[in-house]
This record gives sequence, C-alpha cells and structure tokens, in this order.
Amino acid sequence: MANRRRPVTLRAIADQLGLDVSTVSRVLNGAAGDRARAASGATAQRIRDLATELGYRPNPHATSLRTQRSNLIGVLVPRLSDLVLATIYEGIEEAASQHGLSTFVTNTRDEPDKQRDRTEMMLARRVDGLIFGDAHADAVLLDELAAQGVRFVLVSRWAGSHPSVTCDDYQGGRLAAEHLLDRGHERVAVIAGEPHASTGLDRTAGFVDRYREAGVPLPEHRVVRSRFDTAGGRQAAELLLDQAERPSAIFAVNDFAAIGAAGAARDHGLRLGEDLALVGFNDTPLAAELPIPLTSVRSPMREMGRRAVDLLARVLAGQRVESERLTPTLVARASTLGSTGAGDSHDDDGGGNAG
Amino acid sequence: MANRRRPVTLRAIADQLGLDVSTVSRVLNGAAGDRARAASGATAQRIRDLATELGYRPNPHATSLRTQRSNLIGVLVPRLSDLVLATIYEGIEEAASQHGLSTFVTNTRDEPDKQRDRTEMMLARRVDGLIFGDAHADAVLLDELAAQGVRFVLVSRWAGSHPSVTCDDYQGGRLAAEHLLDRGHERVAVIAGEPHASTGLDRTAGFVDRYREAGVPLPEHRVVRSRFDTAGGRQAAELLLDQAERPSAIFAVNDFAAIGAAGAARDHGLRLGEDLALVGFNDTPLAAELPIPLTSVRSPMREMGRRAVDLLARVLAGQRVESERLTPTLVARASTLGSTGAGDSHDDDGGGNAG
DNA sequence: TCGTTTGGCCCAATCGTTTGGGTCGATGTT
DNA sequence: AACATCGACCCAAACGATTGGGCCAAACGA
Repeated sequence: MANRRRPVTLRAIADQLGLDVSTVSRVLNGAAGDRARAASGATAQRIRDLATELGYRPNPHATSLRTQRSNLIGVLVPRLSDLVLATIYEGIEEAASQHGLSTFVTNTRDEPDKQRDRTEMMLARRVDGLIFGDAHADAVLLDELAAQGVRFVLVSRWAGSHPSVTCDDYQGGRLAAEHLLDRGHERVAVIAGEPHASTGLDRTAGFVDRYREAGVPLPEHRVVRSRFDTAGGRQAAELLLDQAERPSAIFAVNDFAAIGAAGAARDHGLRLGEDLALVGFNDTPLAAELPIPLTSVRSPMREMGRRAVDLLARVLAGQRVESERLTPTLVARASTLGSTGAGDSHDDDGGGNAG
Repeated sequence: MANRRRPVTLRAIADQLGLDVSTVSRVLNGAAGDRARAASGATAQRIRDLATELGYRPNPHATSLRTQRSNLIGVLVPRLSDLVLATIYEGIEEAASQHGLSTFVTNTRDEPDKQRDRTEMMLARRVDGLIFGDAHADAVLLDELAAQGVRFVLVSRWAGSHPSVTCDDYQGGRLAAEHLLDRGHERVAVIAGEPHASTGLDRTAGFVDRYREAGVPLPEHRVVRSRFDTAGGRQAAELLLDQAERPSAIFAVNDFAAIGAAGAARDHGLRLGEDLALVGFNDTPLAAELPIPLTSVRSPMREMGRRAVDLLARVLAGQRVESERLTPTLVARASTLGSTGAGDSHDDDGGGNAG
C-alpha cells in the first residue's frame, strides 16, 4: 500500500510508463470521449493497472484549482445536536457522496451574525454550492447571496422564493388538528416554536386553520411561542397549563418541545393520554420509545436531506428547478389514545412524495 | 462586494498596484519576518487596504497545493444523529475554527467496512489529520493507519495506545455504583452497551468493580449488552425485568438506553424512582427534562471535542502527546430519589479536568 | 504515388499561491 | 572614493492536474 506521506501523482505513473502526464490524465480521469482518443487499449490498461497498484488518488486541490470546481458543498444548520437536523444531514451526506460531492457542515445556532460568518467562510473555502437548514423567514441574507450569484438550496425551512425541499408543514399541522378533532378535543393549545422558522409557522397555521374550519377557533393566548428544545417546550407548557381554562390537548410543533411539555404535565399532576393529549412533530425515534409513547406527525427527514442534494446538484448544473414539498403522515400513539396501547409501525424513514 | 463568480486573486491586487504577486503574497499571508522585509510600511498598507476593499480571500486549493497542507481535518463518528457524538462534534468544530482548521464529518454507522471506506476518502481529500469518534476496541484499522504514518487522535472511545481524549468512564461507572450503594440497592443490573466500544466496557467495569469491592458481586446475567439507542435500552431492560429476581436498580451506560429502559419499566407497571431506580450516562439535556428526571453521570462532551482538536493540533505539529481522561460527575435526580424532587443544577457543559 | 485521414501520443499553458533567490539604487563605513 | 550593507522589490520555479493544440507515422483513397 502507498505511503500516505508522499501520495502518488500522475507524473509518477507517467514516468514509470514512459508516457506523458496528459495521456495518463485522460485515461484516468478524462471524459468518455477524451479517454478513448487518449491512448490505445493496451496502453490504457497498463495505465489503469499501475494506477490501482500504486493506489493513485487525484489530488483534489490540484483538480479544483485547474477546473474551478471543488466538488464541495457547504451545509449550514442551527445545531447538529438537534436530532432533526442531524438526521437531515445524514441524508445529505448519503446523497452527496453518491454525487461525488463532499460536505462541510457547520453550526450557526440560528444567529444571523454566525450565519453570515460561516457562509463567508464556506465561500472562502470555494464550495460549489450551499444548503441552508437554518433559513430565516425574512431571507435577507439569502436574497443577498442570490443576488451575488451564489448557488444554494434550502432544506427543512423555506424562505422567499428560493428553491427548497421541505415537509408540507401546513398539511402536517392540519393532520394533527384532524386527529385531535376526531378524539373530540375542543379546548386545544399550540406550542408554536420560533417565529423565524417556517416549520413552526406553517405547522401552527395548518393546525389553527383546520380548527377554525371546524368551527372551533383557537383564542390567541392558546398559541405560545417557544424554543424548539425540551426546555422551551416545558416553559411553554407551564404557561398553558397555568391558564384558567386548561387545554385538554396540546400540539407541539416539535417532538422535543413535546417531551418538555410532558414533563410539565406531570408536574401538574396530569396523566398523559388521560388528562392531557399531546401531539408532537417529526416522529423522532424517541417518540415511540418514551414511557408514554408520543403521537407525532412524521416528516421524512432523511429523505429531505437526500432531495436537497439532488436539487442542489441540478442547480449547479444550471438547470431551472422547482421547490419540493414532501408529505407528512400522522402516527397515533398512547399520548392521544388514553390507556389504550399504541398502534405503531416503526420503519426508519417514510418516503413521502413531492407536490 | 466582490462577485462570487470570479474571486479576486493576488494577481488582481498586484496588477492594480503595479507590484509583483510575491510582494502582495508576503504582505498578506507571509510569516511575520517575511512580511516585514517584503515591502515598505506604506506599500504594505496600500496592499492591505485594497485587499479588504476587494474582499480578497486566498484560494485554499492553490495554497494547499503549494504548501502540501490542507488545514482540513476529518472526523469520523458512528452517527451524528446520536446526540452524544453530535455534541462532541460541536466542540470539535468550535476548536477547529479557532485553530484555523476546517472539518469534514462523516457517519460510519460503526461498521468497519464503512470506517475503512470513509477514512480512505478523507485521505483522498488530503486531510492533514483525523479524529475518530468510532474507534473499535480491537484497533486493527487504527494500527494500520498509524503504521502508514497517518496522523490521528481518538475521542470519546480509546483503543490500543493511540492518543485519545476520553471521559474517565471507569470512574463514571464507579460513581454510578457508589450512588446506588448509598441508596441501599443490592440487586442491581447493568445495560452495558456494545462490546466494541471502550465507553460501555469501562463504565460497566467501573460499576461492577465498585459493587464487588462493596462485597456485592453482580451475577453475570445481570449485565446485558445492548445497542446505545433507545430501542436497544428497551430490549435490554425487558430481559432484565423478566428475570425471576427483578433488580431494584439499573445502570444504563447511555441516557438513551436509559430512556428505553424507562419505557420497559412502565410496561411492567413499575414506577421509576419508586419501584425501580435508574441511572443513565452523559447527562444529555433531555435527562433533566424528562417527565421523571433521570439521574445521570455527566461527561464533558463538548470539552472532549475541543480537547481532541487541541491534541490533534499538537500531533500535527510533530509533538509527543499524552492521552487525556476527563473526569465525570454524577447528577442525582428523581429517577433514583423516590418521589422527592430532583436537586438539579443545569449549566450547559461541565469542564472536567485531565488526569 | 501523393495527399488526407486518423490513431496515438506529446507539448505547454494554466489555475493561484508560496518561497528561495536575485537586482538595483541608496545609505553607511573607512 | 571604493565597497559592503540594506531596504524594497521582482523573478521564476514549483505544487498536481486539465485541456486545446500540435506532431508523426501508418493506413487509406484516388
């Protein structure tokens, strides 16, 4: 095996075979047409044999320098320690490596300054394109970048009219509402997430609209903003459960917020699924395994990641593209079904379809 | 602002100022000594001014090609959707960017083939060094790489005598044992994790040793292997709770496994903290927010990540290095304290210290 | 028999930096 | 007045790959 210290170059192969580097280059990495004209079948074979024997790997820096293409894409997420984004990223990585792309990921903590800064550093690294998982609804940074000709797509959240792959969150909100309506809940509340993220906004909107259509409008004080994490959900739930007319059901736009809410419920002496129904979002693997399994709207996270890469690849190829919106499904479990056991099918990741 | 399409080069600056690129290069990116000798103060200032005005960013591919140093490091983890690794990675990213390094992360799913493959691709990308968060106890891949002169460090798990930054997991296991001994538990069990990971092995060993020292040896059937996730924990707990002499306390080597165990406990009609004590590991943010807050051994995850980068930086600088072992602390909560409320101080990430 | 084609290569420029070694005029030394 | 020194630059060769043009000999057509 080759010594990592001095990787083998085209020149090494060429010299050893008494050929020119250009010939070797064309045979090894040329486009189909070029490759054919570069050398005779026999020579080409000798080149390929020696290359694999020596363990030749093209130097990506040299290639990028010459071709002005890095095959690198940058991925920005609020935080990788958020399971949802981590899962989306797994999809991204999978698809990227199929496309022959490598990815840089970075955490922006959802802070605009950091988003700018990290974007800048990605661009300095000469990425070919970017995937933003942390788009803010106002889209100011994104608009600027687009104007500068930076190529990117969004995932999970949409903003402005930039190409994106998202879950149909509005529809997801409606599904949650539908389910709770079916179970007869009239006094319901929403833990709505952060106002700069389209996910929380749309899920909330779908839920609220569906209830309004059913003739049961939600008063404003039953929709409270929150962070997307467990602590945020707990705080929001405290607020809701302290209200004079306590809701009989809560829709949290995120599973982790829902788990926090479950904690708050317990502190209030409420039994989940009996005294209080709870619906989460994303159907995190955790949801099914909790002491009281959580009803949740499943979004195809990994698939979103994959498709975001496909979409970006098309953007990079200069094609016109359309945003995609994947369809969610609701998985009902004990948290909304009383003491009845949970009916649950747990496969890794639903497919969802475009629309 | 500069157009992203045709980034500004040294040549652009040099031409505009009637200077040579070498002069500009030395002023902008040269070592301190070089920089001084390169140009007069006035000229240097003109260069710097124009550079910032045009938004000059050195082309990293050109630099890497020339210097044979990429300032890139590769990070391999089992899966980023594991909160523990994701958090460690956050620390890595933080420290890396302070060192002026960029990181490639990739998921290996703990599968040896994939580990090989992804390592290979990192090396093909010409990373300067690697951080493995997925070291297997047998260390065969790592030994090979070391022999080839590849530079790397391990994080979270150790293996062989390769430099690593870990939590003192053995000590953590002892802490858990100590706590349960204090609470009077004599019939205890361990959900031990996967046998190829030093984390689970050491935590289990520490726990078992401490109990043996206390004169209460654990029978083998009370130590069961498991995956590190929620489903794994649930399965393992089923096994334990179905045993004739049901344990009064369980130590799970991972918070997620512990959450799964909590689910199983509930299915068996056991109240957590009353009928069954439960201790987790890592003190994931979730632990504190669960309906029944979880006692857990806190490991300084983010700090481990940071230190791994520092360690790797020293390795890359050619220095001799020593492995580091950070100290864990136990955070007691309701899951081992009966109906008493949890005494809990929740700051983000303990510091821990080397040993 | 003399083009013309074509197969099979090689040449050389180029991408943007870094870096060891000039050059050249002004200043300082003796 | 001759000479070394120094400050402020410039030159040019890499680094490893890609790619538009050659070039030469053999094969082919008329």
